[in-house]
Amino acid sequence: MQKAAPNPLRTTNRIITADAARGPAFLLGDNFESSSDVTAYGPNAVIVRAGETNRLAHIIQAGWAYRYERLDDGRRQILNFLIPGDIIDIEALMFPDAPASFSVRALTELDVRSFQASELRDMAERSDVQRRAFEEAVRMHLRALGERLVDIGQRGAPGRLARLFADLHDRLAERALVAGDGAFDLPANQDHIADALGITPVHVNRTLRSFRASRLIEIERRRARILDRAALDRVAAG
Amino acid sequence: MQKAAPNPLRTTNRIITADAARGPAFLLGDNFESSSDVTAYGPNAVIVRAGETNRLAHIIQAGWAYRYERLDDGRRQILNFLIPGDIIDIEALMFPDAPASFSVRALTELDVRSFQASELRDMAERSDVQRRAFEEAVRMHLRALGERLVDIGQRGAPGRLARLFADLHDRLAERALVAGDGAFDLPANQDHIADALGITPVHVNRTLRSFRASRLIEIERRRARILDRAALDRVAAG
DNA sequence: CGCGGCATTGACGCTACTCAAACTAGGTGG
DNA sequence: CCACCTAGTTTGAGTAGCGTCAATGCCGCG
Repeated sequence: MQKAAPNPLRTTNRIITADAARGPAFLLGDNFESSSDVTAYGPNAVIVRAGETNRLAHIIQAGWAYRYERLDDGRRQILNFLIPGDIIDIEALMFPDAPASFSVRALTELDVRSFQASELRDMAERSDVQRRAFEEAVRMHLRALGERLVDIGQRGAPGRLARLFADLHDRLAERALVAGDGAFDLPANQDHIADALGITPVHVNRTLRSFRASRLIEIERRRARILDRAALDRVAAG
Repeated sequence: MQKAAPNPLRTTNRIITADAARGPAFLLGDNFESSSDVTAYGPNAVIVRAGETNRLAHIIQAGWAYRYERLDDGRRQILNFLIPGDIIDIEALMFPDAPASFSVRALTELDVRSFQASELRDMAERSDVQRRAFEEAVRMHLRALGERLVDIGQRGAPGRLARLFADLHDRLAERALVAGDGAFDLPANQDHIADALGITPVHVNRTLRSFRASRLIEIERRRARILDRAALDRVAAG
């Protein structure tokens, strides 16, 4: 369902037009021009490895990543997708000395801004605004996990997919990453989506096809568009 | 699958023999004899209501509770079970001003010790030991959510059940709530288990029956015992 | 005794999984 | 420019797991 690629980590320091970095992490992202470091990863690069302790915190400037856990037999559960503006390793921020519970990989070309976790923490203690931004991010992470749990626990395949699309759309919209016609990038392939929702890739395909047939959404070439949001939400509720 | 009962909240201040309160919250629980307040709730009482802001934090002294989310059509997802020593509203602790994302109900007669969230927070800032205990609890909560997500996403009914039993057993053992013969209280009924694992009560029943038939576990009268842990773990892995 | 909550069981149907193959588009080397 | 390769999507046929509906049994309690 995915094969281990040689870690294509290429560390440059190219300048990013950071228009994309909005959202809860925005505040954090802006005050660190000096001490921060922009790094580029290739698709599939491992940013965080479960079990290891890392004292860096990364905020996505451009590209997608995903947080996941892997079972012994190779199965993988994607906990959530990370988009520009997201803090990659909230865990490392909250608990600088504790090993990461989950791994994170780049889904696309990925530009991240990295900080010393401790530095960011200190900062949060001093500035109320910064602290709020940080707490908000943690809160959102918790909420997202819980809601995904509800989705997978209580909804069938159509519901899960509908929810995923609605959620991605809304999160991207918050960060001004949805085009005027409602289209947005969707670099995740059907295998990723399957592993995120706990269904098989084949079944993802069939369900998505039925969505397209009923003109709920459009997907082509790593780009998606919601055609009928009301109907989509109705499917999500079911 | 569950009907709303009139909130049977009865607030007494009876003294608790707090032998049961171990685990991450243990440290927190011990230094508050003065300002803390022990309250008893009846089964099914609502401790935290999603959407409301509460500035109290509760630690379970005795009994079980569960954190859950409810959908419009009545479906319910139980996020996790809370046992003696657990902090009920980690959220309120982390974000005293934010509304709760999830609700919490008592599963059994429940004795909780409650604090002002702010007070506990201040305390954590001053004492390093306290802070560690608190962070550990939050970390565990995150981990638990993630692992449950993996279970529901990747495993079938037998795997989910096996994992749940193993997990409950281990958590209870940490808090010295497992008897010498390996038996422990299991106040959750098959409906609760079903809603926690994302399967139907009927199917929970059948699967549990098969477990008993193959002598993996024993359950009778709200009490459970793991008979063959190795085999259980093997099922869990599958 | 009768009621309510819970566990158990059976029959049946549907959702989603498995296995396997065909097809498509982009990418590479000759 | 074409042949080929790879990653990804699409499709089909058959099946297993789990859900639904509905009935029965069990036990503690008023």
